[in-house]
Amino acid sequence: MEREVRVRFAPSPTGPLHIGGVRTALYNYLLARKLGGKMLLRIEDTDQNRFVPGAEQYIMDSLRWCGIEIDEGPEQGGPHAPYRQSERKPMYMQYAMQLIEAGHAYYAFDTPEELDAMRARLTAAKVTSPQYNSITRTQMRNSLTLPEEEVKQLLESGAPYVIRLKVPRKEEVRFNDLIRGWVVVHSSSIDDKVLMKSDGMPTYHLANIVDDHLMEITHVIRGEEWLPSAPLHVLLYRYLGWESTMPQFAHLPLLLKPDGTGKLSKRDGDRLGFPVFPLEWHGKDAETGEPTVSSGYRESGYLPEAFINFLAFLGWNPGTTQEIFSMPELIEAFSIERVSKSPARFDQNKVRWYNEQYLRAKPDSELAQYLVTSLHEQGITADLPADKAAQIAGLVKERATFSADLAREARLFFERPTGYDEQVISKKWNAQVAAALGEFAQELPAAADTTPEGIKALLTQVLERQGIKIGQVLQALRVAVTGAAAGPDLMAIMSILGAEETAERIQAAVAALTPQAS
RNA sequence: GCUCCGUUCGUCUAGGGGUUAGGACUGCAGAUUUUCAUUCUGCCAACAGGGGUUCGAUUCCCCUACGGAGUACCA
Repeated sequence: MEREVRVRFAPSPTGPLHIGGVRTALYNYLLARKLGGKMLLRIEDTDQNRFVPGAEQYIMDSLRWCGIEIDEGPEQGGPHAPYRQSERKPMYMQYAMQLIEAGHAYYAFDTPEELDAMRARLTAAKVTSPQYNSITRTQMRNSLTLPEEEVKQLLESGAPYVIRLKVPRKEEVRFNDLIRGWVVVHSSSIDDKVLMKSDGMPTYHLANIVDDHLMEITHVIRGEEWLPSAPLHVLLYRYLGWESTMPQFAHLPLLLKPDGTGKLSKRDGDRLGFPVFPLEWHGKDAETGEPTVSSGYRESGYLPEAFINFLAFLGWNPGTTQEIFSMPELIEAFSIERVSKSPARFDQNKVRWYNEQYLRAKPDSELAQYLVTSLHEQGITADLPADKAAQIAGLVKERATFSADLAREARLFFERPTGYDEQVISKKWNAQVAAALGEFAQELPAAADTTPEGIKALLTQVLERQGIKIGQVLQALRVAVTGAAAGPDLMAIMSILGAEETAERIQAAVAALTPQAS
């Protein structure tokens, strides 16, 4: 029988999740849904020193905002609960003991100082890789070198110890990565990794393998930073006797900083001037303890669908020219084999473009809600009927990248001009224009047809009478009505504003500008 | 240093032994628009270098260079 596909996203709650992490979660989710499997969230909080309050909640909130649904996890529970490693602490020791009994692990009593001394000694001796391994362990204080009696005594006396994996001296370790193909590493380059720490907590390596096995994970999709330790994990599966159900590995290429070099890190956020986090994060400066705020995609006005679409394409593509994919379409098209091997740099322009595309594709009625919300945020609380909001949203959406732009573009409907564009005034405003506009303003309130077309017809009529071409006054009229030299279609603006309001604005402009216009 | 991974336009990428090396973003130019924006059209722009293998290599192999990751009782 085929095993049910089960994948997991396993972040450690040391801070906000950055976009690289979101992409890892996304690919896991896409694969799970594509193959009709389950998506788990497991919190890897075995390092008590790096625990950050609120980070776990942040991770779950972020995934929810992105539309990545979790089937089993700390919030939703599941057959393999608990899903936090700190709560699973009692489960790990027995597996470490199993390894010791089988001769694949051992106790080590070396103090941090002794370890430092060992590394310093090896470095001084120009050893190419100064590590705790099959050679050096013979000179350290562990259950392989100490007499059995002494080991027993140390353990009974409560002396601090760790449990290390006994990596074989000469052996090729290989595995078939779904993205990179066969990866071969010689065991001599792997060190005797700590499995259980002296505080009784497992390290990542042990906890990860034990939990993936217990939770019946079939595919491990994670960042490339894990590639060098993957052979170690293979060894653990083997020694624990779980090799036949070992998950398949897929190591994702890294996300690089848009500038310079190196992988994108949490710290790059504000330095780069655009968000690296899905949601805004309120943290503390590591050194000063001062509160800090890191901006998020959500707060910057990005639509989650756009953000996800963009992220999915950073390192993966469907092989067609289609660029816009909804989540269901991504699920349908996704395959792990089409994930690229090389790292990707973040492109600010492309995310913006995606957001524009999604914003414009939204129906006006939905955009209207964004509009009202961001108007409120900008302090404009005027009563706005739904149909009018939709009308305005439809008019300004072509000019917007973010939902907040909707409100910025719509301000002119709620605020009369507080000044007039000087360049246009000096070039286009004169007594003749003022007179024509004044007449237009007088006739407007009585107009029968206040559609954009109707207004244009009226304006044309007035101008013909005055003997002026429309091109001579339109700029001036725009400034009179909106104050600005550029904006959405003028006739549509006047139509939405209504005849009365438009007329009053024109009259105010004529009054304000005429004295200086002669 | 050592181990592992990678390298196609500025960026994201398609492709693959014989192609005018394709698309998208950006940029530039033009058209439309009373304006800005939108939209449309066009243009600029790439196989890291050197050796093989081959009739032929950007594609396969090797080396070099460059980039990245890992090298903790962090994940």
